[in-house]
Amino acid sequence: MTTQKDVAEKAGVTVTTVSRVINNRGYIADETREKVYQVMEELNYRPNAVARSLSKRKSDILGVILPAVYHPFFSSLLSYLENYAHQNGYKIMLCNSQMEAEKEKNYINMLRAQQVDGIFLASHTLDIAKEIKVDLPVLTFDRQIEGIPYICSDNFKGGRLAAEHLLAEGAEELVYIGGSLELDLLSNQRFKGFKETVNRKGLKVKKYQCQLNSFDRQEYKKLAREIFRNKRKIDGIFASSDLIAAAVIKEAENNGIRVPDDLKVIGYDDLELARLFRPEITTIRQPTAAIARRGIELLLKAVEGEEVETENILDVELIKRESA
Amino acid sequence: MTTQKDVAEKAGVTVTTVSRVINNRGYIADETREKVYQVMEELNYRPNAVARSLSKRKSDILGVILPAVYHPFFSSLLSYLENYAHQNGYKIMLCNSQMEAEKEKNYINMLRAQQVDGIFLASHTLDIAKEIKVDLPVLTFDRQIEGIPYICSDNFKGGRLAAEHLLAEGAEELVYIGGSLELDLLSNQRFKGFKETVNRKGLKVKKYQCQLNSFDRQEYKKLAREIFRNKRKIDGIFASSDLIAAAVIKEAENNGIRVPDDLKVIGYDDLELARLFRPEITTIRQPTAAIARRGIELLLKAVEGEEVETENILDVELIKRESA
DNA sequence: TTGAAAGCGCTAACAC
DNA sequence: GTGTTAGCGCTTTCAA
Repeated sequence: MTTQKDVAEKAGVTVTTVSRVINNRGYIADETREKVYQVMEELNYRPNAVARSLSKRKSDILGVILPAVYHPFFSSLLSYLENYAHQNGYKIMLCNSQMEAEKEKNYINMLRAQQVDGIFLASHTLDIAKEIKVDLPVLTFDRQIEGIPYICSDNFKGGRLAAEHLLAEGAEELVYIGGSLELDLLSNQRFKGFKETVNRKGLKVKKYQCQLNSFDRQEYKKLAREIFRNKRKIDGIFASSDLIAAAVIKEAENNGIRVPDDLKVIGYDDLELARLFRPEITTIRQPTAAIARRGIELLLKAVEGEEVETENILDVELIKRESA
Repeated sequence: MTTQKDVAEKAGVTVTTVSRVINNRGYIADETREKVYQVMEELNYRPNAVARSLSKRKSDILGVILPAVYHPFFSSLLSYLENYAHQNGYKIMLCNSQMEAEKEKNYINMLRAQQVDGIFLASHTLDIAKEIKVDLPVLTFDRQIEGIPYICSDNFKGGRLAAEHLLAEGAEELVYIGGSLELDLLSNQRFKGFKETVNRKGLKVKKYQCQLNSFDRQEYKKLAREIFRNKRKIDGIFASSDLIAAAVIKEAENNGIRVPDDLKVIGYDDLELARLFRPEITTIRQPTAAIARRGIELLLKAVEGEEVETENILDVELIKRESA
């Protein structure tokens, strides 16, 4: 491994000088600078980021904790997060908590030990609040924790838009199907916005929830089955993700129920995939790229010690396609 | 920030002792150990991983370079990689190359600077070979580079199985649709295996390739359109991914072609999603979890200085569902 | 414009 | 069993 010292010796200067040209700090003679560059090139030298981190007490690494990397929404979000982080000279350390509280807790400690400069936390476990008392910048996604800034899409509005659309299309027997409402995720506001809007029309909403901590096709399918086992003729469904919507639509058609003729279905997220299904899924678009960009922006602001807005709610919109 | 020194002082010992209890190395009096643990607890102390890495010249970090994190195959692979790495006490630094050669090259250098212990590289750029001359363990996925071990699914067999199945189902006008064959990816063997098997029956294969560096629904759609614009009545399609298969099926049905009655379609990967589509996609299952597990295993072997098998080809199987 | 030297927090001989 | 000490490779005063 070639070090600054090797470069220094070969260039006939000291490590101080080499460090200076690398960081472009202080006065250096052009000649010296050239020489040093040249030697670095010759030796194929790369500064040791670990040593640098230790010395500067800054790692230029951001931790990202996600509940399920394989879920298309989160992998899309992750892709954007990585992208914006990279644009700002930061690296990503990835943690896939798989919705296990213990794992999540360990990850937080691990990231702390790793001296990451900040953490983007999409937590899906119950008692995260007390674990998160760390001394470094944290931004949560879809979750509100005392004293920690958060970012999310306007879940409430999303629910409202979905309701308004289904009602406008004449649906009257309405169902909400989504993840467990026990976790105090902000995405539960989707249900709230939906329900309130529907209730205001004097109608009711029947709700179906997944098991706690599940992002699972089997689970979606099971739930969809339940819905159609019901006697009552459902004509409008709001699913809290496009994947759930797809599973519901599939199950409906298996039961001879035509979408959108007999039943209207609206999803959430607007995954790239939403347009690969037939019918194409009408959905509430979550501004994934903007969430990531803003998220990184906020985190980096916090890293630099600036004050950061606590509440960051990004707008959503209804994307009308074929399923509703 | 609380350091070993703080712990040592409060516990009335030296840093050596603290280090010893942390690493559980050498003789320590039970009493001392207890005391140290207790103080660490009180001070909520976490060893600084950066300092440790510098000292031990080992980071316990693995770099993962992927062409497109948002693609369901890669996000699934990533999820497993993270999982197995974590099980082995390693962390993941994520790089999303987006198929840009320059970015990939920078990432390799970055990971080197970061002192990662090994790199899992799924490269999708043309001239990676000469950039990859690094002194640390590398494992490539779906790509064979002189002197570097690689892992992949049995792409050739996958192509053969797809062909055999389509032929057995009576298809005669066959099409292959997939990513660009210009990149020397091992996944091109899918085409080779398919073509050879079909040719052996005296039949021909028409091939459609995506643009270089594209994992894109629009692109898939465009290609699918081309296929059906053709006069000849196609009756069997092998798509190099389930996503492409889904796009093709959708386009077919838009053209009044029924799948599987008029046209049989086989995908590749066996994404979880393959079963959310209607018809459910018949596909070649790539053993994603096994690839990740084996991949991490190989990489860690290499990290420990052991010799590693160069060629690691994992078996595939045909999953018969509805589309063929 | 450059160098000497201390220090970042931890590990690991070696000594006692 | 425990402490002393010399690094790991880099940054950063301070001095020259």
